[in-house]
Amino acid sequence: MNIAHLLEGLNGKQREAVAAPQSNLLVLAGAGSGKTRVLVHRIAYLIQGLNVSPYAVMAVTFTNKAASEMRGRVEQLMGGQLRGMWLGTFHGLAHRLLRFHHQDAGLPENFQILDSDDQLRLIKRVMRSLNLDDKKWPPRQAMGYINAKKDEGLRPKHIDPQDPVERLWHQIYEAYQSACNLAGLVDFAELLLRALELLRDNQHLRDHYQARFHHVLVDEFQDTNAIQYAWLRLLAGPQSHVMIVGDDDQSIYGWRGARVDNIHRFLDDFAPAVTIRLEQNYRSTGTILKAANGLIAHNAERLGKDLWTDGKSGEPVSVYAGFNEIDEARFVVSRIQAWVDDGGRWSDAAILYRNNAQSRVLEDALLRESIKYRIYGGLRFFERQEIKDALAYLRLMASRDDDAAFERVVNTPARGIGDRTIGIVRQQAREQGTTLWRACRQLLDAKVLSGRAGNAVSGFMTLVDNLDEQGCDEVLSRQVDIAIKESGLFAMYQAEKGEKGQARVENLEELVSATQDFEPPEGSEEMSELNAFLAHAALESGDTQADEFEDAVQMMTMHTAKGLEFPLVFVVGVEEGMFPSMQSVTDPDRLEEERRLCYVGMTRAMKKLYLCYAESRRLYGRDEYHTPSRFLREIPQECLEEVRVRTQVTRPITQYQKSSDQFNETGLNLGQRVRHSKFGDGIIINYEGTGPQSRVQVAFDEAGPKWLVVAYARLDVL
DNA sequence: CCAATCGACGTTTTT
DNA sequence: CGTCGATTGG
Repeated sequence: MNIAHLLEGLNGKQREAVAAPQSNLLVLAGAGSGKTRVLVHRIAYLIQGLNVSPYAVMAVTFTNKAASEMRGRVEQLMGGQLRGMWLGTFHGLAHRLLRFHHQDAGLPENFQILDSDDQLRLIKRVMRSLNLDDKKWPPRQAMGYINAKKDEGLRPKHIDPQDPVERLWHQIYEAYQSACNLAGLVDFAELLLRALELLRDNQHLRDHYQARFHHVLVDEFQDTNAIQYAWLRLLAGPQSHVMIVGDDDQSIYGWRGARVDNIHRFLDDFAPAVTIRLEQNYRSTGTILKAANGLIAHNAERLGKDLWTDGKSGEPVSVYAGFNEIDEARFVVSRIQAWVDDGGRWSDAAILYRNNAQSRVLEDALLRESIKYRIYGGLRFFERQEIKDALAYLRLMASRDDDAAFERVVNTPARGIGDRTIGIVRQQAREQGTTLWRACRQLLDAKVLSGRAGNAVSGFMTLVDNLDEQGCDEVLSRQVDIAIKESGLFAMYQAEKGEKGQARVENLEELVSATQDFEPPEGSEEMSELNAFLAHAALESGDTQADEFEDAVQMMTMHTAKGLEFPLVFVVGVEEGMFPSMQSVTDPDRLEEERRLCYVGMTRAMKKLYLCYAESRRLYGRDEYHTPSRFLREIPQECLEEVRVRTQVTRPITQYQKSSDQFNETGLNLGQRVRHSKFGDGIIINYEGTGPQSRVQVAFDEAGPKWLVVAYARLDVL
């Protein structure tokens, strides 16, 4: 393996980036321009070409998926020589720092991580203890406030509340943080903030890491927020070289605190920095790129970049105007069907939408044709109720002071510790400034809790102690098995009736097997296997579901689709008010972000792209009439082709839904073409009601969509 | 302790 | 129109 080999198969710009001199580097990498390839090859180049020690390299990503893909590809390229290299997500690496230096960070050795669900529960509890009405003060908003402040690097003491309302949020922030500190709990934003403070306040640590990491590489840099940026600045020392890879045109997380202008700031703060643009696209046809370029050119705030390809220009981008969302869905399905009839695979096709609610109609349409599909997003493995219950027991085994875990399972399964008893415990904890577990102990010792309640509480404590004692000599999976069995969780879910209970039991069983396969990551040697697993569960909540490799149509939001590619892509709901979304049309910055989102959606397509919209859409129980999205007008019109073909009649609806006999006898069905004496020809796109009152919605070729009462309107079947 | 019912609400999501 | 959450009654 030599340098030449590492540079083979890269284009000029990619090579320039991979073999760039050791300076700070900004790689502006357009969609499909091979940015991961560049990152991976750069790492290999540093280590194998320039003999940089892997210990001196840190590579940061946003998602676990990106991190593991990168790790896999680097290992493949270099044959697994990356021991000692730090490669992970911002949160994962921050966690690692905090574990190593928990003392300097002011954390107990066995501190636990709160996911957003845990965090919200804890905030609710804190608010209740402050006697706040959650109607008037939504806990979610409190969470938003707290996380936003942490993401800006602000502690309660740094904040001067400007008005009574903010004073309240501020007070909640303070109380919540004390509760976390007391119980040894760290939320996601806290991981980053603590790690930042750790480096900021400990010169010897800062010096150590700055001297260690000669090379810092950051993926998806446009998504960094204020604290992540500050973190990088602290970590990169005077001799460090920082390479950031990103695309300002694909910045779609501004609403979550991401700051595109970190790219601009980088050029100042890390000057002198070299900028390299990767503009050759290997993914899409020329026409798709031209359309996407034309759209994104409407954004004012850009670093400027134009994707090109030396491939074929391909088919035009097709625009379909559905009469309503049902028609839109049916069109999409019919085109996917045609793709497969032509020899394509179901999984070649992706349907992308702006919000999750849009998936429903599409699912219906796919279901009708018995087409398999996979929806991305939703509850993930470690977020499921039964799994979180089990994890709470494990967390208590690891840390008795974990109040969040305590609250979750103290009475799950029911063991006679009701609201009253827990109330007494909470009060004691508050008065003594201690954790719930310790408060229980105090109350039992003082015999304040006695009788039935006292027995129940001491029974619970003995249970947890026993789990810990029994488990400590066992392997992890055995510990988990003991915990779910002896706590009664398993039996509780077994007793639950229906498929739901069945599925939960299966999930618990899967948790045991997941722990069998669990391998503590590099850098967690100091931790117990249990703690390492708990961190893994919190930081990496697992995939949505298992059927990943099935040949199925892929459905997801455009946010979720970032980084993926598909031969055949449908972007649906391209209407004013949907996309751009209603709430973004008034704000120029948000509108630009929507446009970037559209750009991201379009550039997922390799061969064929469809943009669809519906003239009418049932939204919140009303029929809304939207105009086509402005984005459609912004795309160079020569790239577009309007589809006029009406969707095909599918199988009769009666096979799937109950509908009146009357309706069927008329021969009217969705998709049926009909003739009306006054309005002319049209297609049935919707129906409602039964019997004599049943109505159908017909989209007339000339007169547009109309609702007609079947009994009165004389409709001839064509 | 569970179920039925009422009411509020209604982007995007990772860690 | 749905969903989710909370409340209330059995």
